[in-house]
Amino acid sequence: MSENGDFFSRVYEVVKQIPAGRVTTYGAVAAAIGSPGASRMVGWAMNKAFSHTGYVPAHRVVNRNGLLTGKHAFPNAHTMQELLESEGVRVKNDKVMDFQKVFWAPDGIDCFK
DNA sequence: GCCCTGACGGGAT
DNA sequence: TATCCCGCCAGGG
Repeated sequence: MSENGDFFSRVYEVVKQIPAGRVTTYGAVAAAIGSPGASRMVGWAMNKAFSHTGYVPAHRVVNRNGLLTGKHAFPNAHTMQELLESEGVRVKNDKVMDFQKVFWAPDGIDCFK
C-alpha cells in the first residue's frame, strides 16, 4: 500500500493524520504501519521527526499509559503538555486525562497490514 | 562486524 | 494489582 520504503516516513504519515485534540499510542502507530512490535521505533522516529521537514505532531503521540514519555525530547519538558492542553487535551501530572476518550486509532489499524 | 541503546508493549512472576 | 523481564527494529559507536 505504502510506496514509502522508509520506516520513519511511514510513522510521520500516520502521526500527521492525528487530528488536533486527539492522541494515539506508539503501539497503535506501529501497528498501523505493519509493525505492532516496533513501538520503540515509533518513538525513536518521533525524535528524528524534529529534524524532519514538515510538522509532525509528536506531542499527540503518547505511550499506552497516556503518559507523556516523550516530553523530554521537546525544548522544554512542559512544551508537550502545553501543546496538548492547547488543543483541548487535558493533561495532569504529565498524564493525559480521559485518555480513552481522546484516543484516536490510526487509519489502517483495522486492515492491519 | 559486534554490542548497546532507545519517546514501548505485553506477558509472566 | 504491581513490578520485572524479554522481545521488536533500526541506528550509532
